[in-house]
Amino acid sequence: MSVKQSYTGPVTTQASDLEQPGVEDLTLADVMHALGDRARLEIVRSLHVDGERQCGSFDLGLSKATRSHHFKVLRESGITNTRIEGTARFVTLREGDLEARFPGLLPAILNAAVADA
Amino acid sequence: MSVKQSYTGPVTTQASDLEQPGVEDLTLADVMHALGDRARLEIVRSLHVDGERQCGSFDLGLSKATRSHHFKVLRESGITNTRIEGTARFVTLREGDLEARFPGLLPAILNAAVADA
DNA sequence: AGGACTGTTTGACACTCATCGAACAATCAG
DNA sequence: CTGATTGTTCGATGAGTGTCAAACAGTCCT
Repeated sequence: MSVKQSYTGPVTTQASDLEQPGVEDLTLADVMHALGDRARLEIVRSLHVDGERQCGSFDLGLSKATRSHHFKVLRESGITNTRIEGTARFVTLREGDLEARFPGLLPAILNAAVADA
Repeated sequence: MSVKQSYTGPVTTQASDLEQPGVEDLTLADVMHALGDRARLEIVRSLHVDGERQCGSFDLGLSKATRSHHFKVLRESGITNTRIEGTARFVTLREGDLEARFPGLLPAILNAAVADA
């Protein structure tokens, strides 16, 4: 129902977050579906290791249009948060929200992602 | 690579297993993809609770053709085992195999399935 | 042999998805 | 203002998906 509005603090340039589902709206099927793709799984794995990253910093062998698509799927399924800063987009894993909604799920998936490699 | 061939013991009627991927061939993306569907998620949840069940015993509000399709997806992704006995098909979760390949993943998903309900 | 029962396969349909190039939008540096 | 940079959106395309009814295939029972 709700749309998150996290305060990112005062910045010189305009900064805000892209729309994303509230914690209570996350569904398991949506999350699983979003993660049923190699590229998105790789993005999530990287985000866990590196923390916040700029969208363009991912080299997945895909066009920027396709990359943008994957980031949108991840955000709309509630897995990631996207912060806008200038022309750049910074993506983070919503680890806390996911843990609150589905305790232990993300850690298990991240662990499996290692075993999968 | 390998195709599992679990021994189901001597029976009066012919009994065998449908083909399924070997443990080492399971991929995280395939598993996640198979679980990115409400009907299949419900099947998996039920299998965990009830143990082995006959395919026809599931009432998901779907035609038998569609049900058959979902069981096929689950089997081919390595999540379930299907045992043939007469005209019936008995399905089980490959909990041991999944645990060996992706430790902790299935329990976390099953737990999340409860939180999702 | 003939039915009854369980499940698969086939063919069809509408819909979704991953992918790309190209056009567009917004911001920043000169 | 002009470019350059970063990403999104649009339109297209080919592949895949969930769904069903109908036909088919085994197996069991009488």
